[in-house]
Amino acid sequence: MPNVKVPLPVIRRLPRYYRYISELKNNGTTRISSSQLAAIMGSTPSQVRQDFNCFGGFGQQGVGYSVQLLYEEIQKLLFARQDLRAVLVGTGNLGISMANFVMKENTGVQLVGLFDNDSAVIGNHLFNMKIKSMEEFSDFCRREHVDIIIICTPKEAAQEIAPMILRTGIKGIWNFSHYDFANLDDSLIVENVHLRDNLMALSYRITHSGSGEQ
Amino acid sequence: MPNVKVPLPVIRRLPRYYRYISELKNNGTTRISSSQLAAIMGSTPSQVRQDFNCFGGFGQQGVGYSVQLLYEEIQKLLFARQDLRAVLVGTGNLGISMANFVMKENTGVQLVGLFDNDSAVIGNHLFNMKIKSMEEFSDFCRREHVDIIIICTPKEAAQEIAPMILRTGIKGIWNFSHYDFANLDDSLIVENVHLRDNLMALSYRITHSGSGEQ
DNA sequence: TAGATTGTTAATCGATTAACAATC
DNA sequence: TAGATTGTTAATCGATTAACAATC
Repeated sequence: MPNVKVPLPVIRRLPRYYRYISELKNNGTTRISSSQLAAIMGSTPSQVRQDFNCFGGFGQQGVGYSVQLLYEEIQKLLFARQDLRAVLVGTGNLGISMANFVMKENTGVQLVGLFDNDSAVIGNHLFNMKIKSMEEFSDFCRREHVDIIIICTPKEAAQEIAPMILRTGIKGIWNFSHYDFANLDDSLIVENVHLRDNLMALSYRITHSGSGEQ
Repeated sequence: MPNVKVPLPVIRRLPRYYRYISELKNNGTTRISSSQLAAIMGSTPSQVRQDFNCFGGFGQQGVGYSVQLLYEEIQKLLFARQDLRAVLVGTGNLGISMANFVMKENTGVQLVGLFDNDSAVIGNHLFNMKIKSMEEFSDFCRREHVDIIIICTPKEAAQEIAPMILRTGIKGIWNFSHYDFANLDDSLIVENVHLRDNLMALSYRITHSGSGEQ
């Protein structure tokens, strides 16, 4: 198993490196130093070098980093599999928006199924997919080799879905609900996006400004 | 200025405490210990006590915490101002979804204006608000005492908006774009939600599982 | 060779966890 | 009083930053 001990903060920075390095490549920049990259990233040269050295180090002493090589290596890391398959549960306002997002953005994730528990929308078509009922969920995910589930339901629905997930081959959860999947299973990888919490933290920081930093 | 040095991780946990404590209150639970709360939060009793002591400590030695008191105190912290005013820029798919989100969720933030730079949608009505052009932006924000701007535009549009923000009284940015507002002004508080980066980090962790923890 | 810049080890910093005296 | 549990100080842990030898 490669890179067994890459710290989570480094993983979270990888997509940002990728974005900026893609821009540099499109600019025609061919070479960049850790200091220059740090200035773009808003970090330090040390952090840039430490981060890249988690993957073996892509640079050349005395010279810097080749933009092309950096681009290729980070792309290899982030798009190791081009064919990750995802289903989305909860086709409300947020769900439709996230489905649209995943289809449009180049993230290496392919949306292959939509589910809902509301009989009023089951059977409707969205993005050329028929919205399925939760009764078909487990079978579908096994049959279609689904890797990721995107949860866009209220907390209660998420809680009902949780045990079903364990009966599929699903490996990761992109969770927009307030249900806490953390304790479900150690092998499951959960990425939470808690929009409400996020906005409330912003509110707190505004009303109590002087405390904390970004 | 109160609580001048509350660490950012503590601030980010406050909304979660608030959620769980609200549930406990609705359950009829009147008293809870740091160990019990830690079990719910997925943290440690030490962390719970350290966190609350950033705000003076809400407990009673030998007894624990009063759920009612905790609820009131954290509510006071998070909803210090019930009347934070926000505008949203970029009424595409994501923008409409986030506008809807802010209107429906009880976050203490009120949506008072919608903006776009696309003449095809300017003038349209959404949630009983007329979508305004960016020409009206600065004046509107000053006149209406806007505190928060929600950025749901592509990177290029966000870049154009950035200098305009400085000419208003806006204090915080809820940023869904890939433009980096961090270096704009030290007094501005920025909360980034980078959905694409987030999903890519999840992909990375799935394909390289064995590395990192939630 | 001299200058530049990496890779890597060491130092610092901050957050989390543990320990324990205070006290209900 | 004895038991429980906090508030708070100390220890640990991990991430960031600094330093410097290696090397292009």
